[in-house]
Parts: sequence; C-alpha cells; structure tokens
Amino acid sequence: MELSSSIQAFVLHFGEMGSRWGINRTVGQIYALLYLSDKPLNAEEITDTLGVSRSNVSMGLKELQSWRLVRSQHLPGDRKDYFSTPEDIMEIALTLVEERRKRELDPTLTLLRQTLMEPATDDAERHAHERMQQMCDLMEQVSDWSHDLQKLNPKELQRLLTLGSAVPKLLQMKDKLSVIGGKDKRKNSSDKPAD
Amino acid sequence: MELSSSIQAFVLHFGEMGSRWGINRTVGQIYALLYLSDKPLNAEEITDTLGVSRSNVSMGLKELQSWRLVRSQHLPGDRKDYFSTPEDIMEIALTLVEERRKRELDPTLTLLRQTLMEPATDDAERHAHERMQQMCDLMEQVSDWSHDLQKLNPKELQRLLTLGSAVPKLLQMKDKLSVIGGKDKRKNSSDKPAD
DNA sequence: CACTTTTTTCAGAAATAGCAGAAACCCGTG
DNA sequence: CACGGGTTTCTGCTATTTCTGAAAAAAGTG
Repeated sequence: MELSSSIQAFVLHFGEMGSRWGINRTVGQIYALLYLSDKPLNAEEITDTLGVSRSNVSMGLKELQSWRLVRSQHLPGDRKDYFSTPEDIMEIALTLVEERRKRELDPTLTLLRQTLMEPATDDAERHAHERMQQMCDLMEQVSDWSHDLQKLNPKELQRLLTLGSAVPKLLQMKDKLSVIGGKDKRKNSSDKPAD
Repeated sequence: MELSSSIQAFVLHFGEMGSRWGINRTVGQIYALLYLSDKPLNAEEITDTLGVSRSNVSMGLKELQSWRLVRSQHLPGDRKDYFSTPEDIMEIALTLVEERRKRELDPTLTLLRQTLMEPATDDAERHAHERMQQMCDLMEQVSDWSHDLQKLNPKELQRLLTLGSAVPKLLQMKDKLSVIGGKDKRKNSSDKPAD
C-alpha cells in the first residue's frame, strides 16, 4: 500500500517518537498506520506498507494489544486477523493513561508502601523515609485521580478537559458556596499565613 | 557512602524503572540518591556510592539538569559542585509534567499543525486528516491544561489533586447553578440521546 | 485428519544505547 | 602563565534492544 506524503510523514514521526514514548520504532509506525487508516488492516498489509519483516509486525501488534491500544477482528470470508484502533480518541487517551499508570507508577508505589512499613533506623534513613512518604502520597493521589478518570464517560471527560484552566475558578466558586452554606467560614482553610 | 538497605532498594528500583521512564539506569539511580539525600551531594560522592564511573555521573547529572530535576550549587570554601533536588515535591511534579509535555507532546503537535495546513487530496487522506485533527485537538487541550497547571501555586495544585474524583460532582454543581441562573436549561446540553 | 493459510516463536544478526577510562578543558591561584 | 583541583568530552568496548528469516505452532477447510 502506497502512502500519501502527509500520512507517510505522520507514520515516520510516530516511529521516531516511539523511543520517547517507551515503544520502539516499528510499534510506533504500526500504531500510526492503524490510527489513520479508514479500515482495519491485516498483518500482511502492514508489513508491505512499512517495509519491515512479518515477524516484527507480529510482535509489534502483540505489544500494542498488550497496551489495549489496538484490537483485532475477523472479517467475514477471510481467515486473516484485521487490526484497528478505537474510533473515539477519548477512549484511546483513557487507555493510555491507565496503562501508563500501571507500568510507570504502580511498581514504584508498591515498593514505597513496602518500604514505609519498616521504621527508619538512623537520621539519614529517617529523612529518606520522609521523602519517600511525600512521593508515596503524591503518587497515590495521582493514581486515585487516574482511577477516577477511568470511571468518567468520554463526554464528561471532554467537558473536564475543556474546562481546563477554569478549574481553579470553580474551586473559588465552591469556596464561596461553602461560606454561604456555613460549612467552612475560613477563606483558605489550608493555606499558610503568607507565602 | 554506605546506603541503608531501604535507601539502597529505592535507588536500585529507580535505576530499573529508568528504562520505562525514558532515562537510563545511572540517571535513575542518581536522581533517587539526590532525592532521598538530606544534603546536597557532589559528583565524587555519587560516583563512590553508586559504584559507576565519574564520567557517567557527569553525563547523568547533565541530563537531570536538562530536565530541571536537579540543581547545582556551590558550598562556601569548596570548589566542587553540589547537587540536590527541590524540596517541594509538588514543584518536582510540575517540572516533570512540563518537561514531558515538551518532549512527548510538542513535537507531534507541531507536525500535526503543519500537516493540517494542507488540504487532503483523496478519500484515504481525508479520513487520515480527520483523525489527525482529532488527535491535534486533544493534544492541544492536554497541552493547554498542562500550561495552566504550571501557573498554579503548589497549594492550589495540592487542593486540585485532593479533589480528584470530586471534580465531576463539582461539574454537576456548576450545572445546577447555571440552571438557576437561567443560562442553560437543558439537563445535559451536549449529550447524545442515549448511549 | 491431511492440507493450506496465517500467526507466533526463536536464534542469531544488526543497530543502538550505555559505560569506563583517557584526554581535553575550564578556571581560579600563586 | 604554569599549576592543580574539578568537570566535561571523546573513544572504543560492552550490554541491551530491535529486527529478520526460518522453523514451529495454530487455526481453518474440505
């Protein structure tokens, strides 16, 4: 399959970016190709288009499936496996966030929790444990937040993202409401006197 | 410098995770060491503690500085450079988000914008451009959101993070307010009839 | 259940990244 | 401007990752 120049550029770019994203060139290219394609592709088509070996494509697809970024399906009257990416880009983004959390955060979180079970024995270790505790707390919050994100449907997510920078304003609004409601009369309950 | 076992475990773990995070083992270990240390360390101390070559440490520190994750300082009466990480973990996290955006998002965003300037010439390309447009829109939102995050001070950020899953509820609250205010009487202005 | 088609696995080749040691460099100081 | 402590860059070797072609396995088919 011949690629038009803009599609080709995108595919090659994804290949190059792959290393920064923690995947290899072929995996990046396969993903780009499937993402842009208007129909599912089989492994042979991918092989021909990218000019890499069949086995390489097989391994790449396996990896992309382990990331849940591509799915396979069978077309009627054809024994080949056909691969495609989800239509909804929000769904793709959510998958990416979840998988990265699993791979990049969870192992460290596990180690930190284990380590922090034991008491520190000297000053240096005491300080180190404090630092680990800070990291652990933050990672847990990020992890929780990522879990919460997964529960949102694409529409809510879209809304949240559009909100973007407006969130702090929303927070202020909430504060005012709380003040009216009398639940919390302090202007900034958790702020230090002056920064 | 001898490391206590829990510190050692953390340092080694960071070394292993390095490959997933897009840094190499030594860089990961250096960072872990500096992060836990209760005082700034010089290159020689790092070399001795980790048992890697002096030049390797030098390159690692250079990389960590390019990420703005460690800073160097001079101690009075000592010509050596001393290295440390910021105290505030929120500041560290913000730096990480910003640097990752620069490295992992911005180049692709640039390519997408360029590509989308040109019109598509055939059906396949037309579809591909639609997909690129979706990706571009999402990446721009994420990028904007990341920029907004940078403007927040650590306290606000902490608050936002703690909020976590509560944000959707906040959204609902906002909706109700809007309804009261009469700006938007629909229950879910942008939702499809049924999902 | 033999045969064909398709996919996966594996072992080694090729490419890339990481590392140590040596050399070069930088910068105050006498 | 030579010296010495300190740092960075360069060079070549090593380890790791990526990739290919061949062989094995799996999955349909008549």
